Amino acid sequence: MKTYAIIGNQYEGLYTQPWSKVQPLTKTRPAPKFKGFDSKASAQIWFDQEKASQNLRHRQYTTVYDGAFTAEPQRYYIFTDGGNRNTGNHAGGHVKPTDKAAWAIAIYQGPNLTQPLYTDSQAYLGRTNNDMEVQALLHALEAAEKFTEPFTIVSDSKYVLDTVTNWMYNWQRAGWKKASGPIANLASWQKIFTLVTAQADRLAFIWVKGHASSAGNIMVDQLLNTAMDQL
RNA sequence: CCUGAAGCCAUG
DNA sequence: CATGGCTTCAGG
Repeated sequence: MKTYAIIGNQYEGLYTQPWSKVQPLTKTRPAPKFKGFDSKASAQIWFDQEKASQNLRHRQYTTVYDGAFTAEPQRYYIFTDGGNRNTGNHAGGHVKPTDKAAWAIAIYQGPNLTQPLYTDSQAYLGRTNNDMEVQALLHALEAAEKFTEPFTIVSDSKYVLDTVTNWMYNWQRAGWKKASGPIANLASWQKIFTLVTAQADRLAFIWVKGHASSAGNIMVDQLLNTAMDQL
């Protein structure tokens, strides 16, 4: 019997009604995955496999475009940021050994994210911006080992957030290989994998738009810039 | 190779 | 405000 499977919205399940009845159930936000099958059995197999891989897929992050989110009381919020000054960039150019780079973190406790409890930063020469974003995450996770409260990592880097929440699990399952080319900043990601899997039960992630009125994001941006100034 | 996303810079 | 390059990734 012709069967349609829907996964990922409020209508998740198997349907044997005609497509004209099922199609409206797929037009939702967020968009679901859906597929048609010739038998209910094959639909069930696909559904179970998708569901299993969905369970294996790890936590997502919430996105915040206006910089404002409600902070839970007693929860810790660690803002992270990284940057470099790629002076005199030109076509075909790369990060020079003399380019300054830095990462910074700032730890707050909810619900009032006004005064950081702790800040840290470090400047280097000749490192990439993304390397610094990853370093910031790594140091945030290491700092979190010093307390036991639940905590949230706040970053403005999709590269960092997509990797901690999704890609690094795929890379790890594949023996630390990705679709094409070598994995950048591999050693850092392997350390982060260990730290995140150990603390997963009290860890969440938020993405904020860079420089968009988030006090914590602006704070770490200033911290890493003064770190570069002092280098 | 192309598409997409985010970040980081430089110059005017 | 605008143009242009580099760091990273996934998917087609």
